[in-house]
Amino acid sequence: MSHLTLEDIAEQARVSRSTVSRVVNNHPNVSEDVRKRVLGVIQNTGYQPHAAARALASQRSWTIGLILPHSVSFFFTDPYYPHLTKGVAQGCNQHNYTLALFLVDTKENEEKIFPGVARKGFLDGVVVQSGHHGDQGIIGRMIDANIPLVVAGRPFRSDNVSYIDIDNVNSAYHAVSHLIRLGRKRIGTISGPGNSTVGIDRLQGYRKAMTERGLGIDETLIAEGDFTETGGYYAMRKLLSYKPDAIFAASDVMAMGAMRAVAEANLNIPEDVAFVGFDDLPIATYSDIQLTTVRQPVVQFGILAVETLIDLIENGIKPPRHIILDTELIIRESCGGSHR
Amino acid sequence: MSHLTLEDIAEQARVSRSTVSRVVNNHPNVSEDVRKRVLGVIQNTGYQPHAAARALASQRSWTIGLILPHSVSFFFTDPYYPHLTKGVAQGCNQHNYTLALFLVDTKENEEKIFPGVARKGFLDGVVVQSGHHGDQGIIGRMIDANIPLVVAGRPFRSDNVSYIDIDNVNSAYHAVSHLIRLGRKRIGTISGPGNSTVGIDRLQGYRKAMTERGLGIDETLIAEGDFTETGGYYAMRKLLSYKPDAIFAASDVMAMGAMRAVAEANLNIPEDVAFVGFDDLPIATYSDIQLTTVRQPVVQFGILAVETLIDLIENGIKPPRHIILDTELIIRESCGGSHR
DNA sequence: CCTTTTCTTGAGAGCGCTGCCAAAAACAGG
DNA sequence: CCTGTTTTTGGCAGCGCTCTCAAGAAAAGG
Repeated sequence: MSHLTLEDIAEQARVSRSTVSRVVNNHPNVSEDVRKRVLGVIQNTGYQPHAAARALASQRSWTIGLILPHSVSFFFTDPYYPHLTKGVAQGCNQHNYTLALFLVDTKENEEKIFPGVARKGFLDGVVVQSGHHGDQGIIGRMIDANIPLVVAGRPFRSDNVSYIDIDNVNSAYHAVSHLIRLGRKRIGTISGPGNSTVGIDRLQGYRKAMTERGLGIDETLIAEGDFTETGGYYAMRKLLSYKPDAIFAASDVMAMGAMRAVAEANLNIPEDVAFVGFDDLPIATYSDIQLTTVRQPVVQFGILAVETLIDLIENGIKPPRHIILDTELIIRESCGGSHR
Repeated sequence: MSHLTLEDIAEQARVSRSTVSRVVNNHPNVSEDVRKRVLGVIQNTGYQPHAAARALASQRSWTIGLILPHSVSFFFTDPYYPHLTKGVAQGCNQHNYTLALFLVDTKENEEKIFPGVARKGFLDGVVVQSGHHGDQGIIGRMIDANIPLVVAGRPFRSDNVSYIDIDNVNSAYHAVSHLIRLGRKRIGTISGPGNSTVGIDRLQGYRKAMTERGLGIDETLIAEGDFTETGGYYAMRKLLSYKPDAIFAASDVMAMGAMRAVAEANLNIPEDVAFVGFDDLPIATYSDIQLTTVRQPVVQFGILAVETLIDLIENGIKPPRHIILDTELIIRESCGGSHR
């Protein structure tokens, strides 16, 4: 029972090891009789091919790595990452790959993790979440090591790398435009960190909308958050003294924090301050006032990242691919108007 | 550059393959001279041992699987699981194991995933999140397949399995007792699903406190939730008609939903309805009223699960281990009193 | 200085599977 | 019935590493 090998199956089915291998791997050119006989033996012995042996012989491990760098150690705080992970896991399942997860918890471990990821014969390819300046290092080393790679989120140096992203600038632009159309004048924003592409891009979208639509930029209405609830809360406290009548937050979680600060100041949402968030994760509907927000297809995003990667692994796509997914503005209560 | 093998290193260092292997694996009985020379060559060739080859030869893969069954991913919205995952990942990192994550997204895939997990030579051991009736199947098969296993959360049939858990009954008991001491009379509860051990145990703790402290059980004050925010919301809507003056919710997320329902009914927290939750995940502090809740050490939990598993793998511990971690009641605003 | 013990090194047999190549069998065509 | 073609099958050489065994070198003891 313990430790069946190809050889054992071959013997029981009265064929050679090669033939069993063919059956297991669904190769053509095996007669129906033999195939059935072998399958039968496999069935009632409960034979499982040895993963390591197979990987060694075929030079394919059928496992994909997902790397979440230190900069996203908010893994637990921002539901974005669990959702992404879910998508990647789903993509792997669908295509019979296994997912190896690398959560880098401290800065030091970021160095330590690379050899583990890069070691030959272990991963067929890697999805790395990026968008932060500090992540360039690991991405660069990945490329140098010639490991098939797809980056989730536009990386800082995006040449020569396949990535998948949404159009953050335009999404933010539309969100802010919506607030403008609703007649808000003093629209502030809680941006993401300045060293992240999402942070930069969404802020740029905000600026673009404010400028193009003639409201102009008031720098006191811009506060930087860190994608945490607490960060949103304190950013809002700062903003409050400049009397904004609307806020575009670069993530739902920060919007939550900001709304908490507003409630604490005894102001009403959306009458006194209107809100638009970003992500449309379940948390957007957890507060008393349902959050209007930009929906991005996070799970889909993860699935697509995997599928792109698999394509890259199996067909060795040459020119780096850049995939941009669409977003959608979901109108709820917090913006105070359904006019589109 | 591409595809260095032990043999190559051996040649360059003018020793045998065996010696290089010894150096790589830190075996004793290698002279300092040779060790340094070999290390030098490895250093400046950037040699990485081939993971699959090593796994095949040593029958150890140095990877651990984390399985989150369907019953779990259904409410993947609960931040509990990301936290657990983080803990497990951290534990793996610390001990130089790799984490393979299996998120079972649909009921059908639960069947499909087993062969992938059980295939020989792939995983050294497995942590499976459990506590639901439906998970018995996969756990049973794991045991039958003789795969080293640690269950996170007491499984239904707990004999013969190592698991790690908290004392749910007592934790709930203390939480409810706190509300009673604060003078609440009509204390209701939003429980977890009746087919989960956590759901059952926390409800039992509630019943115990209510009975022992002389308030008795009013079945109309018990509503079953599903560990989602929406579930908590609807459970509370039901409960509201029976005028509870306090609620013990079996998770923070459900408490969030319930508090939203209370706000919608224009009642005040904690004056009209006091709240105690369970988990103390960051979300407990996201609402306007900070949530009093039972803190369980989720990340620690994950780390310990891995460490127990590794012990099992490396030393083959015979009698199943049962580890119970402590919890702590964190007093905030929502219970309306700091008296302990 | 020779024998015994201990330390260091190399040789070689696998680990279980894949995939090429050639042999055998089955099938066609004349 | 023989030759040529195609399909099915088996043989076998690896994939890169570990680990046991034994040989050789160094250290210790008499």
